Amino acid sequence: MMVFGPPDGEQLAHTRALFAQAHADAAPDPRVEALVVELIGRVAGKWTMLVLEFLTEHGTLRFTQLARLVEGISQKMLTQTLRQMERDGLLTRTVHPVVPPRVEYALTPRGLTLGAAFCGVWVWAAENLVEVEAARQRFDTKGQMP
Amino acid sequence: MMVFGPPDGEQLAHTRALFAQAHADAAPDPRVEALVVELIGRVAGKWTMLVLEFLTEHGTLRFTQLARLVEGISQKMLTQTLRQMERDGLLTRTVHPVVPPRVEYALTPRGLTLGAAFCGVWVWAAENLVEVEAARQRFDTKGQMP
DNA sequence: ATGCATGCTCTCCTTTTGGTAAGTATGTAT
DNA sequence: ATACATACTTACCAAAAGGAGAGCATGCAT
Repeated sequence: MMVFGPPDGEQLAHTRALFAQAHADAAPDPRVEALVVELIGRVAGKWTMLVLEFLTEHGTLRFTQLARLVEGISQKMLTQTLRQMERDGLLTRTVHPVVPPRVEYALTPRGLTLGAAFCGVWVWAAENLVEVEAARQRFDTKGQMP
Repeated sequence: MMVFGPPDGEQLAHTRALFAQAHADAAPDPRVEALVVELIGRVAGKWTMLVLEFLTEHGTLRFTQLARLVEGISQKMLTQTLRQMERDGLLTRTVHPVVPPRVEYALTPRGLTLGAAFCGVWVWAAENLVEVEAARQRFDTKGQMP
């Protein structure tokens, strides 16, 4: 699926206008900038995004279920990730006072919309994966023979 | 501006459907997942996003111009950020063989669309900034008095 | 000869990040 | 009495990120 062709002026201008508009609307506030950077940084940690993904798919999950799904994550990182997301109001943490303890996590509406907001990036990556990899190869090989 | 109300089932289902659809379309490939994580991680480094921003706004910029605009960045980080973006085909680097050297950077169409893809996150942050900060305060203050 | 401007690169050092492994609390099962 | 399960927390350590500052190549101006 070709989303954009050659550096066509019209397409470019359109994309630029979209971007500039969003910035004009939303970005004069440095606090927004800070939140975006911090938030993206968090989501980028690879764990947050995976948690977001699994909770979106499954609805509600327990600590150990998440630990199994997000394979490779340590308990420490899972706890940390979940706490941060809870603090930001992205998910709810429900402790059932039983033994052994049972804690359930579920996204809030705000968590769901954040997941949706990252869809654009997902789609971009899927659409551009091949081209990016090709670009990297070109970049890495050229310059090796003088 | 209220974008979503209480945990209304319909809204939730809709958002979830959007997210799940995008994932069904784009995410079965682990390479996509890896690229998304890596890419978001990069953009999150706060420098990449700023460079993306300024180049979107200004079109073409020289090294020193970028260094001035992206205040706080070190030469090392600016160079590194620009090289990575060039490698990924997000921007072009044009060296003019004059003295003193003159190097110009401009986004490729792919760089522009990536910027556009991050708009969703940007908008989300602007819309949810107040609520997220409130949620953090609530989280931080509760639990301090037993 | 000296200095300056640009766009880097390289080294050193500090901060941050993240993993491993162990410990904790609690009640139930054996 | 002992072991176990769950959901953490804490201490320690290694790796990675990132900032400061110096060095470098080049040619023109003084």
